[in-house]
Formats: sequence, structure tokens, C-alpha cells
Amino acid sequence: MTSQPATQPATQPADRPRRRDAERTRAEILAVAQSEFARHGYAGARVDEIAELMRTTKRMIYYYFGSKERLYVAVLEKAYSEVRAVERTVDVEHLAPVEAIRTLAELTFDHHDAHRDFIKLVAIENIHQGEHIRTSEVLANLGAPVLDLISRILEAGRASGDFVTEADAIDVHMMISAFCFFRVANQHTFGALFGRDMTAPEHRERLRRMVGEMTVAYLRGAGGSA
Amino acid sequence: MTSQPATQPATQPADRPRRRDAERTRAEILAVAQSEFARHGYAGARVDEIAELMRTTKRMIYYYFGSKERLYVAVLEKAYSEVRAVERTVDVEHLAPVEAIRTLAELTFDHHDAHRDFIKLVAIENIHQGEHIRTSEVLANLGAPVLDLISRILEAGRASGDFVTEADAIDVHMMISAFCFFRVANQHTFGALFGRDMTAPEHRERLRRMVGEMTVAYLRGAGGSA
DNA sequence: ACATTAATTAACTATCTAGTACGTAAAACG
DNA sequence: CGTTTTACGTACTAGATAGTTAATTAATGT
Repeated sequence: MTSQPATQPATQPADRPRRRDAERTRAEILAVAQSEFARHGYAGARVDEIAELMRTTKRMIYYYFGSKERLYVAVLEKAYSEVRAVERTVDVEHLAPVEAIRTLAELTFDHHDAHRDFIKLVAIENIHQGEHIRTSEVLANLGAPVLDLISRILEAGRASGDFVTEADAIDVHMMISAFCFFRVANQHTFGALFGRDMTAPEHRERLRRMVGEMTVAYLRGAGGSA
Repeated sequence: MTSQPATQPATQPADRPRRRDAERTRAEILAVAQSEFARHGYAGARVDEIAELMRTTKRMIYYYFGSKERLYVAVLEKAYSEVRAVERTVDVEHLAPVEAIRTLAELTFDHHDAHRDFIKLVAIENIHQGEHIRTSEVLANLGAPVLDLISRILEAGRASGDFVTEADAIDVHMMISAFCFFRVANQHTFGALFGRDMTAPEHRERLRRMVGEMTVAYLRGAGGSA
């Protein structure tokens, strides 16, 4: 977040007169704000601090977003929308049920592994009882596509006899998300208590396989008392 | 949190002169602070607000704890210690491996279900990169007992042939914790996206069984490609 | 009884922080 | 061109907030 892409320098050359670029300014505010909110939480993030990390002034934040809270909501909406975009690229339709659900679990793992800021924003939003996500219409029904996908995989799996468990799509999605989310979100307290950083590279592949195996094992119905 | 137990009224009767009770004052500060930190996060919690919710003044917070940060650390330590006390009461030694790990998973589920404030404090601490939990010696090696227990169950399970998976105790503990923690910690964003409150009573029993079955299924090795 | 210490209160302050008033310059438009 | 609109900067303010000063009262020991 501190380094800028080489094609667009962070600071304007001093000799050239100040350039105006509404899109770019807005985008930069959002990017810096995302990093700051993720790093310090909503109350802990400082509007002045966000301004200082940019080539713009604080006034611009209020010019474009009106208030700290509306800036935060804009950050949330952007982060969630980017996530949806990624999830749509998943193509597991042509796979057999077992491999389809395993692949989906591993893709979720990869996604959470790659989007640390997003995870922190979600955690922060939950601390505030989801009061902002609830008011945003942009974010409603954002979960529907994944549920459709899982439902179809579960049906196919039961039809083929691979899946025995009478599982619900939302439950299965929670099971997968919980594993992937927790590993990243709770890395610090878990690391402090058990002396192992679950996000360290040496644990990555093993845990990635673990989500898939866990999900498949559950759906095959091996957890019953029999 | 607003109502007080009937045996100990929140406010002193006006006729009797003010009573002094260091223990009680300290304990009340901690209790109110826990609720406030859990509700608003570290930066969002207000020292003045904590004081107003008590029969004491703000000065007492500084008298007993010195600073907002040290108060927060004290809250964390108290919350973690209470958790350890509960975990020690678990008696699964006499059970067969499959039932032992299933029972442990369900107890973890119950525990997370019952200690919402604790979960929020853990989430908050992770947002701050665990900087406070790292400095507290009270909290180091707090995880060891559970790991011992899980290790013994896993060994017994492999010896009896019930468990096939070459699982690591820390990994298994993370798998169980992730499910139980996520369900409570992410209830708001998950509820907003998928239209289901996973902490609602009608989902409780089903999800409780699900952790157990998931864990057992995984350890039985049903997730393999074969 | 009386001095000492521990607990408590009220009022205060320095600083931080979200938000704003006001002015200016670059584009867009005619 | 000249006028309007959009984007931006400087300097400020009102209120909040963590932390303090100093006096006061209840318990404790002798």
C-alpha cells in the first residue's frame, strides 16, 4: 500500500502546474482509506492521517465523501464488490461433485489468503454489529451466486451417491469460510497462544489441502456414529 | 449488562454514607470496561463512558489501572483466564477417541456460544495485530492444555484405527475453533450477505452437531481422493 | 482519640480530531 | 476570450477525550 505503480508517480513533479483528476483523487482516497481502516479500525483510523498519506488534502475527503462514516461505507462497498468479481471467475461446473467442492474450498482459501485488508474490514464491521453493511443496498444479495453454485454441487453429489450428508448450502459455505477466514483473521491471538503463525508459508499448502479434505469428508457422511 | 443482580444494587442507598470497597470497585471497572471494549473496540471505547456506567468516577480508572491501554490489557487477561478455567473442567479422558473429539468440538461450540464478549475482544485484539496479547506473560502457554488433550485423543484414535488422517493437534484445534468462532464473530456480515442469522436458536443444534461430524469425518480420512 | 493511609470526588487542562469557511486555480463551456 | 463549474488548498473551530491536580472522606493501626 505504500508503494505506487511505476506508471503513475505518487507525487506530481514540482515544475509542472498542479493537475486535476477527479477519478484518480477519489480512487487514491479510497485506497489509502481502506488500508488505514483495516489497520486501525473505524474509530482508530484518523482522517488527518489518511490525508497525510496522499498527495491530496483532508478537504478532498469531505469534498468527495462528506464524512468519515460515508468514506468508511464507500471503502466497504468497494472491497465487497471486488470480492464478488473474483468469485464469478470460478469455473467448477465441468468438475465431478467431489472435485468441484474441493476446488471451491481451495479457491476460497486462496482468496482469503490474498485479501487481508478485506478480512480485517469484515472483522471490524462485525465488531460494529454490521450497522453499515446493513444500510448498504449494494451489498445485499451479494452472497447469492456462491450459494447457487454450492447448491448445484450438492445436488449433483447426492445424485451421484458421492454425498450422503443432508447438508444445507449456507451451512457448507459457512464451514469453508470459517476455516479460511479464521486462519487469517485470528493469526495473531492464535499465534500468541499456540506458538504457530498459521499464515506462515510453511503451513500454507497443508492447511489448503485440509479445507478441501474436511469439506469432502463431511459431505461423504463419515462423521456419523456408524 | 444494564440490569444488575438483585443481591447487589448498582447504586448505594442515599441515606447510608458512601462505602469504600477497593475489590468491588476494581471488579466493577473491569466488568463495565469489558462490555464497553467489546461493544466499541479499543479506540471506540470511551473512558468517560465507562465511568458514567458505574457508581464510580473516571479518576478511579486511573487510580487502579493507570491508563486506558493498561485497563484494556487487564480486561483481556481477565477474559482469557476465565476461559482457561472453563476448559479445564472438560473430562473426555474416559471416552472412546471418536466420542472424545466429538464432545470436545461440541464443548468448544457451547463455550463460544456463551462467551460473546470474549469473542469480540479476541477479534479486536487481532485487528490490532495482537500487540497487547504479545506483551502479556499471563497469556503465554494458555493454549497448552487443550493441545495436550487433543494430542492424546489423536494418538488413541490412530492406535484404535478409528483415525486415519495424519493430523496435527494444532491444526485440528484451529479447525474446530474456526467453525465455532466464525459463527459468532461474523454473524452480522454473514447474516447481511446470506439472510440467515447463524446464532439464532433454530440453527443452534444443527450447527452444533455439524462441528462434531465435520471433525470426526476429517479424522477418519474420508476426505482423500480414493 | 488521633494520626496515617487508602479510597474517592470534583473540577480542570492540554491535546487531538472531525468537520468547515473561505479563497483560488484549472477545466469546461459559450 | 470571458463566464461558470469543478477540483483543490489553507487555515481555522468547536467539541471531544485521555489524563491530572488537589482536596476530602472512610478505614486502619496505635
